Amino acid sequence: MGRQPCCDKLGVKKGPWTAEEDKKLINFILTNGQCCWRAVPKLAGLRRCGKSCRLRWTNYLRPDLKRGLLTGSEEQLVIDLHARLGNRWSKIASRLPGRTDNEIKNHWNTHIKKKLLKMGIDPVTHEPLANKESNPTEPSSNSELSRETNSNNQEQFQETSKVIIPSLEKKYSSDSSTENCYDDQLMGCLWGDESWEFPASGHSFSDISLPSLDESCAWLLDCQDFGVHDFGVDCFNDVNVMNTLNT
DNA sequence: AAGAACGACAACCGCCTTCTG
DNA sequence: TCAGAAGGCGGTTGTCGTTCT
Repeated sequence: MGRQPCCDKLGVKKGPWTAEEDKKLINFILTNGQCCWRAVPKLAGLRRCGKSCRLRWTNYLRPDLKRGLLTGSEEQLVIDLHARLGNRWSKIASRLPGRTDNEIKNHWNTHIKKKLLKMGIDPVTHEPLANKESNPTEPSSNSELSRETNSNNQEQFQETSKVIIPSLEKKYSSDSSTENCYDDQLMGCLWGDESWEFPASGHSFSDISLPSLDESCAWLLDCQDFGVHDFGVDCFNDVNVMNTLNT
């Protein structure tokens, strides 16, 4: 025999969450923690499906979420991870502390996709588009100029991408002599430091050889289970969170 | 000023995997 | 071992705010 259904579909409210509902859910989870989502609506006094509660919590109410648009470095990280992982938004999100898969997916569809198309890059394959398709929004009255522009943009994109990924790759490298140094640097990168150099070690990204795409994918796919806890931002039990939420 | 079109994002849907009895 | 529910994930839709005509 299996489990009980997650919710009897009848009498379950749908649509946008109200402030009152949010408050109930926050209070319940901060008091009781994330346990069985099926039981949450009943215990919290909500007429919602457990699944809906989980989504609302993970995508919007979690206290460790960052709000607002993705930063430039976050955006570049998303682009690079997408090039390697494809539409595996949860895996991509696990590498951006405080960001959700839904948020990244939305940002990709509304912002990054268009940006890449403008740069002449296919957002699906991350390969340069054919010249004809490279800039569909603009008539190609000057094909020579547009080709040059696309080429420059692609180079710029590729260069930026190179800057971001090695720091992550080094984190999981087996070379223990440099591991700690890169760990610290990674955290700096992820938390929005402008500098991408390694002052402590004297290394810079240009010193680091890029592994092949296959090698990179291997470690990315092997390390699939990172969450906010792995980035040291697990503030779920922090008393201050309550204060923040109450303001 | 009003309606249409568009953009952004929250939320839902349905499928797949994992887990439980 | 297996049936079926829970949880997780990615794709899609709905809603609301903004801009354009």
